[in-house]
Formats: sequence, structure tokens, C-alpha cells
Amino acid sequence: MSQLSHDILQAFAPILTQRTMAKNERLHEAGRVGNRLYLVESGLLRAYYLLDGRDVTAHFATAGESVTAPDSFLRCQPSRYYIEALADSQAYVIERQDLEDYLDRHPEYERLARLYTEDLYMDLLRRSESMTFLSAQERYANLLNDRPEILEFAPLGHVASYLGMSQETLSRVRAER
Amino acid sequence: MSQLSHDILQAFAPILTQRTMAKNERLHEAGRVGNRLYLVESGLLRAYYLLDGRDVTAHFATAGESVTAPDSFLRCQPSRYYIEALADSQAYVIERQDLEDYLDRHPEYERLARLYTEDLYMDLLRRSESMTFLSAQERYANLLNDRPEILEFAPLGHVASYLGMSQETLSRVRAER
DNA sequence: GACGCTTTTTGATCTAGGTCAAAGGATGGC
DNA sequence: GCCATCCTTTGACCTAGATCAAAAAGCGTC
Repeated sequence: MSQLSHDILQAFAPILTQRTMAKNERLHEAGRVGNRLYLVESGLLRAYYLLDGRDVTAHFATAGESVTAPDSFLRCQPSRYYIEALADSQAYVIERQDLEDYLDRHPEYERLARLYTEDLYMDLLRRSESMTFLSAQERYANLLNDRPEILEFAPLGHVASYLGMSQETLSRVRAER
Repeated sequence: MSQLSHDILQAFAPILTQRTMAKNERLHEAGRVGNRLYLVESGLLRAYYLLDGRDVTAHFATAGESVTAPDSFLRCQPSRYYIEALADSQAYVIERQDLEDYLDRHPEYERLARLYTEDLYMDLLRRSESMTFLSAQERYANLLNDRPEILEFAPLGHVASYLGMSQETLSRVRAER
């Protein structure tokens, strides 16, 4: 876990609740407002959305990472995302409202929250640039290098949509052809 | 301009400096640490990087938007990005160090800075998802819909790389074939 | 340990979009 | 106004990766 994630857990401990999820448990449904951020302790969570009826993985979160339905958590809109557990998992949960209230009382943690958001921005930027001009082979290689645990635990189809390619292509790429 | 951008200008007025850029002026060079955020008043700025010697546009900023070299501004690393003006432009400039110092003295603005970062995150998320599974045609249509001023002022090649397609493809897509 | 269900692989074909090359159009400097 | 340079279009061809279909491999369950 990064220093930053660690600091977040410490700072926001008073408003964290702990939750245990079984494999295949759904934590959030599209269409609803779900103002929760999950800070994963163990296991594997996934956010996804439907595009023309197809399941597209938007994000994976393993130990030390976080996941939410960003349109809901950041904008309070009904969400386009689903969140589910891909393995038995444990996570700390933060409610958006609790977060705002807590930060009202403890403005000294605003900076930490901003730095965390900046970090998430950088992660997304990396991902976004990788999607723009890299080949299927290269995107796979990057993921294998950066987050091998995802390839180990997530079903191939979920990883393929996360990497913006078909399941068949990922299967072939992985077999090195 | 969004309410948020407006609030940012107000809140950080004491540390803003104004800068005028001529068309084709380079504001930042890759390889250097450049801790400046540009809040565009008028004109058009572009951030780009080189991938195998090819110029790839990472970001455009028109009036009310902002641009920086994120790896430098957020992580203080030598940057992979160049920033240049695509038209005669005006922008307010914030130095990262000034920002941090100012926020030390005015922690009441930390929240605003966080909300602004969250907004940038949502913008990037939109872009990132559009790159993952939309066709060249659809990505072009989205840009035309969301930010027509870019298509109006930026050279085709820069827009094409921003949309993750070749210049020839963008030319054809635009001519509706 | 056989049966169903899900996940992954493999093969055959098709197509969106890339690459290469060249011709037109604009634009700015002098 | 003329030339050089840059930007955009057009055409011909090619390839990465999609789609469709089916076989094979896992794996939970009774």
C-alpha cells in the first residue's frame, strides 16, 4: 500500500466502516445514487458499465486501491456504473456525506484528500494514454507489468474490456501470437 | 466558464500572474520540470508528448479551461509533455509552489482546489472511456458536440492524435465517409 | 465421477482504420 | 505576386483486431 493510502486510512479512521464481501456480491447498481468509496483491504473489486448491452470494465481495485462509482460519488448523479466483488474481499467504506461533514470539522485533512485525488488523476492519465495509441500487445504488457495480480484473479473477459479489446484478442495476445 | 473556474480565479487571484502568448509559442519543454498551471482566458493551448517520435496531443485548453504538464505539476518530475499556444492566447499562471504556500496560509481554499481536481478527474474519465470502445466516427462526433471550438481552431493532425486516430482517418471521418 | 455451466482457446473470415504516396489548398515571407 | 512551407484530401493497399462459430478446458454440485 502507498504511503498516501495509509495516511488516508489513518486520517479518516473515525468515519470508516468495514465491510466484507463475498465473491460475486454486487455493491452498487447502475441507475442508483451510491455515494460510497471503497478502500480495498483484500480481495478484488471491479467497477463496470454497460455499453450497447456489453459489460465494460472501467476499473479494478486490489489491496491498497480504491473504487467508487465516480459519477455518483463526485457528482451525486445516478450512476452508470456497477460495482462488484470478483473475490471474497474486505474494504473500508467512506460515505460521501460523512466525508464532507468530517472535512468541515477537520479542514486539516482537506489537503490529504486533494493529494489523493491528484494521485487518482495521475493513475487515470496513465491509463488514458495507454488506451490512445498502444497496441493490444503493449497494453497487455503494461498491465502485466504494473498490476499482475489483476491478470491472476480477474476473468479474462473482464480484463479484455478493461484493456479495450475483445476476449479472443486478449487470449491470443496472452499466448503470444 | 464554469462556476468552479470562476471561483478558482477569485480565490487564487493574489498568486495569479497574467501571461500573453503568441501563436506557436512554446510554454513548456519536455524533459524539464515546469510547475505551472495555465488557466486560459482566451485562445487555445495544447499539451502534447512524443511517442516513437510522433507528436501526440494529450490535452487542449480553451477559454475557461486549464492545462499543465501533469507529471511535473503534480509529481515534480521532469515532464514528458510540451505545452504550446495554437493561437494568440491569454492565460493566468499559477506556480505550484505559490499554490502550496498560499494554501498553507488559506486552508479554507483547499476544498476548492480539491473540487477542481475532482472535476478534472471527471473530464479525464469521460475522455478515457470514449477512447476505450468508441469508433473513430463516434469519438469525432463526441468532440464536435462537446468542444466544437477545438475543431474550429486546431490543425487537423493535432486533433487526430488527440482522438487516437491518424490524420487521414479524421479527414475522411469529417467528410462523412 | 458424470453432468451442466462458465471460461478460455482456436480457427476462419471480415472490416475499421493504419500506412504510404501523391496531389491539392492555404498561408506567410519577401 | 511568387515561392516555400505547411496543412488537408484523396487513392490504393494492408494489417491489427473484431466477429462469428465451435471446440476444449475448468469447476462446482449433486
